[in-house]
Amino acid sequence: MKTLQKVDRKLIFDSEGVKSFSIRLKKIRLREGITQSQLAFESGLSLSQIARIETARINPTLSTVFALARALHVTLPDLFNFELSGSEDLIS
Amino acid sequence: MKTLQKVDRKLIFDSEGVKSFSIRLKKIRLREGITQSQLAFESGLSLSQIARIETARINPTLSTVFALARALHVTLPDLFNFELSGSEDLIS
DNA sequence: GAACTATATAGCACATGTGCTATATCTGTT
DNA sequence: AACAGATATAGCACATGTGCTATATAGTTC
Repeated sequence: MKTLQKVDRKLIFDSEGVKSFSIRLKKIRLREGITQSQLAFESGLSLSQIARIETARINPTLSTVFALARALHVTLPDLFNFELSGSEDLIS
Repeated sequence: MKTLQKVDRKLIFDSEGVKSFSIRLKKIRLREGITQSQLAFESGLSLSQIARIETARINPTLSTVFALARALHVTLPDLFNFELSGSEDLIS
């Protein structure tokens, strides 16, 4: 019988970046003065998902991020207004 | 025997937003004057993934987007410098 | 048109994002 | 302490993102 083996594929999980995003998101949510529960309702996302994002446990998709931006009444450039580590050499 | 049924969960795939992102990405890549293949190499992503993103077939994750931003030497606010439909009521 | 490069498709396997539900922990407030 | 609201965890099922490989379809140059 054949031995099944898992190929090692290099998946990228940018924990640094995801962490930065989570901080930015929380800051904006608090600025708006709403709870995770309200944000979940407004964005159509589940409450568990909001919590997972704010605790940087997952790597959300663009669609999810867009839903958050709309619910928070913030533009994308504003939502992404933070430094991405490893890109310090950018002409700000 | 029990009949298996799939629960209908509302998953969001923001095809409008994903499309906008794909256009923005392609524009920046061409501005940089590099091929999809080069971008794949620089970002550490697979070539197929780059193509799928530029043709808006998938809904990339934040980590993927961050890798692209770094490879393209662009800031996040710049990469996300486009209008998100359904957010026209934002104070630009 | 042949050869070559760039881009797009396709299919598979695996990893993981997401919704849902439930429970746990934290944070005041009375 | 007890209660209540807010946040964090957990586990499951399902959908899908991703890497990899191969092939197909432009586009370009000779």
